[in-house]
Amino acid sequence: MAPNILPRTESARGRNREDLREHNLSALVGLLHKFGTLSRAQLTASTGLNRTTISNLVSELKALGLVYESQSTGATGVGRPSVMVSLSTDVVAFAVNTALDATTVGVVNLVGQVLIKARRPNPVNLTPTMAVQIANDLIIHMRAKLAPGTRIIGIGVAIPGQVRVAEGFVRFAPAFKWINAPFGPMLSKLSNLPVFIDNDASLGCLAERTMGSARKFSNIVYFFGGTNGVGGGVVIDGQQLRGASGYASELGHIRISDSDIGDYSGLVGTLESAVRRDRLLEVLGLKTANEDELEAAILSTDSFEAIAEFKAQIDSLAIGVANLVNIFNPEVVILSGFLASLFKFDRERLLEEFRSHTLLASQEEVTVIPGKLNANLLMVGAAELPINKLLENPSLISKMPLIKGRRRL
Amino acid sequence: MAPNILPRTESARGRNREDLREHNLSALVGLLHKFGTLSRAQLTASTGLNRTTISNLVSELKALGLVYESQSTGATGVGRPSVMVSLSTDVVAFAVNTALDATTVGVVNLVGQVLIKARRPNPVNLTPTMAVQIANDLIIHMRAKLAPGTRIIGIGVAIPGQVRVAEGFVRFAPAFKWINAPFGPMLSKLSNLPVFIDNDASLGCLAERTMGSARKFSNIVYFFGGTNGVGGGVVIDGQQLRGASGYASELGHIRISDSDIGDYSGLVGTLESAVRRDRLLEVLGLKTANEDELEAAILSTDSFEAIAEFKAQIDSLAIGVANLVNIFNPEVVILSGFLASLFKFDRERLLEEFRSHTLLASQEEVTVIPGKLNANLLMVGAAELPINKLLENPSLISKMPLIKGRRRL
DNA sequence: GTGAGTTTGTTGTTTGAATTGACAATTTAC
DNA sequence: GTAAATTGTCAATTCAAACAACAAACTCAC
Repeated sequence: MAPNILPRTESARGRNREDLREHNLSALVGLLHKFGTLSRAQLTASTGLNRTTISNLVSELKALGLVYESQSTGATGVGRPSVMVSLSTDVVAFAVNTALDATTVGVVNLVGQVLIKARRPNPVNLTPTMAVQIANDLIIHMRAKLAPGTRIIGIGVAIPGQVRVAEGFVRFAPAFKWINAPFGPMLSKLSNLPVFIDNDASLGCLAERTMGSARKFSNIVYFFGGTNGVGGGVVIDGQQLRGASGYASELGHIRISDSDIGDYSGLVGTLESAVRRDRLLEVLGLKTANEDELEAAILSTDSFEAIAEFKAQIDSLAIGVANLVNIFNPEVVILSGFLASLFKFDRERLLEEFRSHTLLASQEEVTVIPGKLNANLLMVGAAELPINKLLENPSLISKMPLIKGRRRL
Repeated sequence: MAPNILPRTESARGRNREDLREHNLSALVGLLHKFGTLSRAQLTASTGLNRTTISNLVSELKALGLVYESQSTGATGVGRPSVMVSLSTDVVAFAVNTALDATTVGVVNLVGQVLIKARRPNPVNLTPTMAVQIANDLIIHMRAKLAPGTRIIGIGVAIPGQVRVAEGFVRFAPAFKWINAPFGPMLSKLSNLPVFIDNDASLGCLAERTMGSARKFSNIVYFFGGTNGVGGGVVIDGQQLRGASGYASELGHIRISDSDIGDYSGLVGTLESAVRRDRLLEVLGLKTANEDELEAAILSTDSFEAIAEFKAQIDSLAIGVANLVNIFNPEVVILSGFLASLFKFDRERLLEEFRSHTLLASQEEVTVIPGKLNANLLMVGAAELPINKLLENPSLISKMPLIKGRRRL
């Protein structure tokens, strides 16, 4: 009988020797990505593999151009000093952030350094086709500037909206009024590179986890407050929460009160409807402000009306934080964007309110901290998408495009 | 130099040939546990491994006593019929449910059948020591009834409270007023068996996933309404959500309104404070009722007061469901216990309310359904704990206690 | 009923990733 | 300067999975 079709899920997949090799290569690259330069001895200890095996694996990664070795510097203790292994700095990803006002594109290497960055204002009524073209133009421009020998592993895109991650579709982006835009496939066709897209707030979370405040944690709840509302991201045991279709972690849209004030998506009584940047600008008498200006204004005002508004928003935010702590029992909660500014305005108030709405057990082991990354947040986050893909499958790199020409020394 | 200590996380661990073998054995047992009897050909197709390898792996599992083979029955199509492989029925786990009124213990085999079950009423003011002793007494009793040749793989315990899963501690159980009770270690010492404990609602979720309504899904949000309040469980990509310490998925304690009515843990405005079984009994004029009686009363009453209360509770429940759909983007939401009865009372009302509080994208692919398992819910769920442990590491079984004696045929 | 075609199980052989053991290289400690 | 400790490398070994070839057991067409 032809066997009945059974779902061939990842966990049910059998593994062979090649998978074994790939996993071990991946483990090494993952460690290097997370901790930076490590000695071969450290790699041996962390993986639990044999010295010989590490030697072998590192040789393969060197041949792939993913890592290089260097002599250990300084005193290292008794015994022969171990060779240091570092990730190559000329393997890069393009990071794209299509926001309401402008498109930003950057070149980010495996270590998380933003090598180049450029920004171009968007026209009003931006269509998906236009957005893709603008991004591709910037990418072509930057590609010409890359040094010979550079490998490009793909494009990561941050979109303010709900994204069907697997298909690269933008399901709904209220800021642009896009519905079902095949952003990923379009950009992939134009650029001839693999494209990965995700929600901007989720990528902010990823960035804080890789390079920012959440570096040491693997259970994270992240809130981001920006001009387009409140979004979030969640990391569970080191894995990003995406949900069945990729729409998960819409933390701004949880309902926390009986109020009938609507948010940017038209839902009422939600966190996003109660904690809003435009109200802050209003009570502060500002028309526009960047993050730093807004924070300075919040921390320096003595208007009673403004302070009352801050307190109200802090209380609402505290309920949102409490709900997610009850649900996820994370190690850390990160407040980013203007939420960090509110938190800095009255830390104690937020924590107290938060504590009164959580179960004792979950609250006692969680830390609430502000985000750390600012300007390059979304560049680093978006680049993580192709980087993570490569980390899962390091040997894929040999098929990625290479900038040709005589390599400078 | 002695290498700096780096966190030796699971994903950074290198794998060797033994891990490979263990993974493949685990994949086979996992498939059998999920889908029941399968042919060797189906196992070959599902795992992607070679025929020869499957043959080899199945032989090893047979030698371990975990599976048996049988001839295929009935027409199977063209070609040589494939040998059927089934999980052994005499590998069992004990399941314990320590509830407020009584302790229930069952013997559950790998297939999820409850072979024996016994219940003993609890004294008032049950202490952890007493609870452990009662459970152990029942276990000793049942152990004597097991057929020779039976393997015992451990004990799973369902506790109404917050549990520190890794250490087997009950952090806080309001029903018993326990704080920091080392239930797991105590029972393990008495019974000389490995003990795994978890929150009862989480285990309900696990049971529905393995044997009930959620069988085909791997992204699940589960709500359970019982006499002790509202709890829940979440499954993400097939993995149960536990959080950093094991307290996650306290879905009853999310705040959904400005109300200052408290719940069983003293938190105000929460889902549990608005959706409550005692209020239902009150408006129905009942003192006590089991699940079936309560459901019958709900579906048959024509008291206006009762119906108004049902509607109010349904509306609150809908907000809770909406919040979690926004956060998790699951494939399915399961309502269990009296929440299922409320749902059955007015399906449309709940769905409509729910839709008005969720983002379009997340709502369009989710199904809301009532739970399926009743009487044996927690037995099956609790048994899953040691079973899952075994599934991860099938060769551990050779070290598990075996009931001695002449085996009947 | 018979033979062609299909699918599955089995046996012996091959492959290749990790390990083992032995030894050389390089450092610190005394 | 020598001993102890740690790391890198090479040849040989191990063993889980794959491969190739063949046998076994079924369906279908005639």
